[in-house]
Amino acid sequence: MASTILIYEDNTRLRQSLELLLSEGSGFDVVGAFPDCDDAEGQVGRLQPEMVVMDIDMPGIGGIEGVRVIKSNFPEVKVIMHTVFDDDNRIFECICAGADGYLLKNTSPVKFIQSLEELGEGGAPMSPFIAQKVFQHFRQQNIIAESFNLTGREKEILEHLVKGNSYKMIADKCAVSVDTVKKHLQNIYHKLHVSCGTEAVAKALQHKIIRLD
Amino acid sequence: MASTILIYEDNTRLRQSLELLLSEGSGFDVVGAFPDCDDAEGQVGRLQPEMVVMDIDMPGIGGIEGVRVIKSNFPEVKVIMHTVFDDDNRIFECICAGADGYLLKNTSPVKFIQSLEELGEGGAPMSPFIAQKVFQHFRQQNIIAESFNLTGREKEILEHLVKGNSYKMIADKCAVSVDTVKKHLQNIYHKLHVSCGTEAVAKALQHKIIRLD
DNA sequence: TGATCTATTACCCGATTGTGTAATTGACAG
DNA sequence: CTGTCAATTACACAATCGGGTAATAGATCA
Repeated sequence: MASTILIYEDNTRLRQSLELLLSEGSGFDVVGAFPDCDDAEGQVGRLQPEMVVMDIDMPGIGGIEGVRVIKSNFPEVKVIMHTVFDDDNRIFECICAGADGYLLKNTSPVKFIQSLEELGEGGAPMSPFIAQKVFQHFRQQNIIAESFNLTGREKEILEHLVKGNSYKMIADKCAVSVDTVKKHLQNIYHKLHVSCGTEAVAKALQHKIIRLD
Repeated sequence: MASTILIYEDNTRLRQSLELLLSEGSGFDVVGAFPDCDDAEGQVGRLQPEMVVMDIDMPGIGGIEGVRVIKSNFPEVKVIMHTVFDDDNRIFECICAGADGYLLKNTSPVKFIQSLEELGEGGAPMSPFIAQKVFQHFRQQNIIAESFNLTGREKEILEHLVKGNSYKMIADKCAVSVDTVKKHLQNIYHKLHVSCGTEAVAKALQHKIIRLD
């Protein structure tokens, strides 16, 4: 039986092309196609599609908000992004908004159909380029600290700082004088090329010099 | 021209099946197939494959270490995992170790070939189930946030703080007085249940209230 | 319309932070 | 054995931070 599909795409010709592609015995049934998703909640509720194809750049609330709306009201509906945007921010925002897949608009009709089938089977189809970005992002989250040549003691003190301790508290925990802590932190700031504690904390966490669990 | 492939798979029958699948006019050329990857560095160096198919559960150093070794010595060689394991830890460890793709062993021969082609084109092919896990993980990494009820202005000011600005600098950037900034931060500290700027920065980054690129 | 929330400014005051300079000790390398 | 480096302490001084208190204005909500 054919899977029901709802399309959001503001470009009229492309929208019609998609409708055509998903008509004739493709195994899909387009139950609606709109140029914007300002009433996504109503439309999805009324038309009960199993999947939604969602453009990003549309007049009105735009596709990312669209996904969010649909997913928060109908979590079981599969939403796949279909867009020209391939920048990291947009990709990750969509995924976090609840998108189940991400296809670039240069995807061939054959691949497009395959992807929708995969979507129906519970997969998370994405264009090769997107998949690569996702993997990259994963790795970046876990690179080993770029060594700023901090000494053991310096790392120890920085860690206390990151955990919210004042100079005095650090001094106590390390059993040294406040002046020593002050000196160490001064050296640390130089090594990290920062000028204050907050910046140092940000850099330490960003570069995973210190990790919080 | 055929892409050169190296296979690591300890199950003899499966290894031979893969060799067979990738032989006859498939567009691939198997330049080696071994039951373990203890000498991956030497073998990859000698055989110069473009891609490596890597099992995980093998005698000796195992596939995950294998990927790490190959990727750190030959970053340009594409490595795709081929395994029965579908647990989160194993998946993410492989990705972080540098794997370029991840296929489960229930993948059909057709999909397997397609995936290797996609791998050659710079993609990151993965089984639907894996893709879904990856997306899920992404979302989990990025939920938490909201619960602190920071107002828009507060988030804005917190962001400046995280980026290393002093009260005075923030005041300038936001075009308000230092006292206003001070007041906002005071409120922010209360909402985040922290007592100083460094702690607030740590919490903001930890809970992804603010994200640094 | 009155209550609440957000954003804003102001002032006081003590505590903390950050810089500079200087000196001592022990460890380790050349 | 001499120089370098990590770790340590000390002191002085300026700047910044953080708390408390209070007040105004606009927006939103009930």
